[in-house]
Amino acid sequence: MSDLLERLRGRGWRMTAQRRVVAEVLDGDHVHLTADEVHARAVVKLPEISRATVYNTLGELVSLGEVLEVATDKRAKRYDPNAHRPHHHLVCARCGAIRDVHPDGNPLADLPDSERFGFTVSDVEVTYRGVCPNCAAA
Amino acid sequence: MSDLLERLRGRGWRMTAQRRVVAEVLDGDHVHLTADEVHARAVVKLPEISRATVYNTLGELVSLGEVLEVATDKRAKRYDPNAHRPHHHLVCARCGAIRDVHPDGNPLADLPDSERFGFTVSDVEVTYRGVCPNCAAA
DNA sequence: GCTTGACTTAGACAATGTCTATTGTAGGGT
DNA sequence: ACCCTACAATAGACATTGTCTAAGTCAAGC
Ligand SMILES: [Mn+2]
Ligand SMILES: [Mn+2]
Ligand SMILES: [Zn+2]
Ligand SMILES: [Zn+2]
Repeated sequence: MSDLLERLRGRGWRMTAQRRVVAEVLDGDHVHLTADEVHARAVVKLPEISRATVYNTLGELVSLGEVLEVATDKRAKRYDPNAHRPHHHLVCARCGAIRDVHPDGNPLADLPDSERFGFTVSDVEVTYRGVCPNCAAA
Repeated sequence: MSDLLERLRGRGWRMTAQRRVVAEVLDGDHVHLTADEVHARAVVKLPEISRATVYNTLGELVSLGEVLEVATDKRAKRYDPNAHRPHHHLVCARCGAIRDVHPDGNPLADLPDSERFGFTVSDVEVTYRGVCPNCAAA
């Protein structure tokens, strides 16, 4: 996601130290942080960054389609910078570990017209739950 | 779910007015309420019921497998009394309307071993998102 | 009808998310 | 290089969702 900042600048984004730091924290494709986890990591690089700015910036990145909100956690939303390659998630019910997964098939195609109730269906979110090898050993 | 109360009594549950009211609110298979929505409806029938009791009772029903927690809403958990027939959910991105759906195929079988990373996978939650006919018309 | 341990309650507390008034600044214009 | 100004960041209040505790209440067995 090194070119993210360039893309955003091209879209008219004003570039600030705070936005750069949030983008740096989200760098790497296998990260699924809550907003407050993003804030905690951002504060290390830029101590005066506020919670409100982190929430605002994440919301903007979601609107722009650069970051996805996922509901794997039943408490806080998680923010996923891997927005360009469709994938789903595998979550450990004990420790909360999250892995990206790429199942076979297309779940959208598995929903017949008779089960769509007139909705225009555009997206599907799949969350597999289980126990990770670490937690199984313990 | 008219026999739910009988099943619970058989499992040693002490029967109280509060628990009866929560069960009544959850009656009907196409309901997906948040805890505070359950509380709001329960208060109509039993004005002195407390939030804590509603949260406690819902948690117990989930532990007993009589009600499912679903994460279709990215804010509050929703409680689904349709725990006996496996199904998934179709959610309107505009108004939040939720429908039960029964897709073809088994998403668990679509996750190959190579994508399981040593997890013992036991469950899958699928949420389709789109726009309902009402919202599309408006 | 008692007794008793499970249940309920009010409200404090915690975690997550939103909003506003004020202050600061990125970036274009000169 | 310096100014402007619209946009962005900040602190902190507030809202929503969920958890916990201490004290009072009651369902169910005797
Ligand atoms: Mn992901
Ligand atoms: Mn359902
Ligand atoms: Zn684990
Ligand atoms: Zn709708």
